[in-house]
Amino acid sequence: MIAIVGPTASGKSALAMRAAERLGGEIVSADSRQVYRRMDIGTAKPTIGERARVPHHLIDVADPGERYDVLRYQRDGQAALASIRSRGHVTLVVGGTGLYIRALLDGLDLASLPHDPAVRARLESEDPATLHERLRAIDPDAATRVDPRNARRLVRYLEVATIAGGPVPRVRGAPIPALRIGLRPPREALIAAIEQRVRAMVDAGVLDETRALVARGVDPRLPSMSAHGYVHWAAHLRGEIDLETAVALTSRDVRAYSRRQMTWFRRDPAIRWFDPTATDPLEDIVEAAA
RNA sequence: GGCGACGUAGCCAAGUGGUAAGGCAGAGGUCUGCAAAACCUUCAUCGCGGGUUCGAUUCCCGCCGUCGCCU
Repeated sequence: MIAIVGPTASGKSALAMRAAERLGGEIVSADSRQVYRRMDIGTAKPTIGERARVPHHLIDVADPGERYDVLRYQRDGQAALASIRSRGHVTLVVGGTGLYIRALLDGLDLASLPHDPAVRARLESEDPATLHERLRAIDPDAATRVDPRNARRLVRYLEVATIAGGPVPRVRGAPIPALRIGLRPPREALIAAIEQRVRAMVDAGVLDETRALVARGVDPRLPSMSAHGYVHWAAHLRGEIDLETAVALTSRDVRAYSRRQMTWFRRDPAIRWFDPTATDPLEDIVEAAA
């Protein structure tokens, strides 16, 4: 198994495509927004043609109107891995969503953590200022791991602690052995690539795509609609900002995101890094797969 | 040439006679069911020179620059 990781627009997909075609492999996407249907251009999914040439998994598996999350990703991903293995094909996990990659490859036992929408809803309605205090009372160790002001994370920890009636279990299985390739272009090159990608989205019709999503009445608060750009494209469609501004804001969001992605990948010592503007890791991948 | 206003971090911008809010951008980081999310940290001695003062970014003078109006 091969994993190709890196920030947005670093060239992961293209590399994965070449590797998959060369090896007769299949691609498993680790991207939290490409799972949604009807969000093709804005999430920079592989094209129909590419998907016809190489089997892709975990793309278009959810409706924009529903919530997809790590646990579902982990289950779907493990199923995909198993089916590819049964076919005897090489698996290429490709992505940018650090948590998803970790859930799939590092053996996190997410399913063992309890979940109860009612408990969560109750916690969310409470004063966030008291949440950290309460977590510290139940699980001092977990309390040190969450920022006191991060209400969303606090709620989740408390949700588990409340249901479990004690400290949050911290279970971790064995990582799946895989060659991990990281793509890290020079920052300036990445920034240029990001802007270029955003402009290409406009040319490809993100505005129409956004119009269609808005017309379907997809709730703007859903995770799907937090995919980069859509709020700005929508604002432009409403006449609130001009197109250049929408492009600039979207590029900015993606830039900031790419930095956060890197903090996730940088701390994985198993990743072998390449500057794709200088070196092509394809042969290393082919060799490792052989 | 005259009159007026302004000159605070890369950008926008508040402010005070006692050593400078905030926002954006930038950089670094956290992360076990929303993760393209949520959150944290970090980043200036206030155009230049002189004066008044215990002390000036804040007051006064000059210079430079920008903008506006006038001739």
